[in-house]
Amino acid sequence: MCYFCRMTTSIEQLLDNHFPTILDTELVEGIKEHATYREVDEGDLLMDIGAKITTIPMIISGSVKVMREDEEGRELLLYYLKPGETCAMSLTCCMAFKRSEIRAVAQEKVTMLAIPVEFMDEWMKFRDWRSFVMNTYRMRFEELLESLDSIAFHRMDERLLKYLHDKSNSLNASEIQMSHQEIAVDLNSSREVISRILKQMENKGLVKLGRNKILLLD
DNA sequence: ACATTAAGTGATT
DNA sequence: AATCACTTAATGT
Repeated sequence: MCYFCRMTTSIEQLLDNHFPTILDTELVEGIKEHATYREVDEGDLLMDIGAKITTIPMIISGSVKVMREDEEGRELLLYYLKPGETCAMSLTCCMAFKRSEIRAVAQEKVTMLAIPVEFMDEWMKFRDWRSFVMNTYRMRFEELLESLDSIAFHRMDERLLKYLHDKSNSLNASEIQMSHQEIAVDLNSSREVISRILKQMENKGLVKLGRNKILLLD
């Protein structure tokens, strides 16, 4: 079987399986022609702050941690990218011809389609592409409003619970292998606060705690 | 058995 | 909620 045939059929299948809203045949043809399939390992840096954005990812499998950095160089977790998603921050940056404002690291093995940025503008003529892009914006914006509420009202317990759900969701596992310290860094909090809230959650029967692991109960 | 690291606790701001 | 100082528990060598 020829390499080319295998690739084109598989890209169609990948779109079908993970991006079911992208149906327009002309658009699918465009993706088949210009997207490249990429695989990266856990811990690999996909994008760094200040780097020039050349492609936009469409995640097929695995998950990607997307972070921002503040003036003092502290990292701030923005969100996780999961299969069927694309990166809202990359989209905004490439539309404005800005360099990347985010850092993206694979938190497990990731497969994806990389779309060259020059098609972002061009493909806006496709209804399916427009709604795909707008939907990723809308979802991130709603998320942003939610976390704004949590922070404004000092709801660390809410933030932590959401963090654990997001994490388990993005890894497809109910057991999270992290220390309280690592979680505290992601939430810009302190280890003691995380430990205390986790203990409360354990007493309420929401989680089961172990050294370096948290089992999320339903 | 000992050192290291994670987690728990109380007091203070 | 964050930070400090200190204790206790788990784990690696």
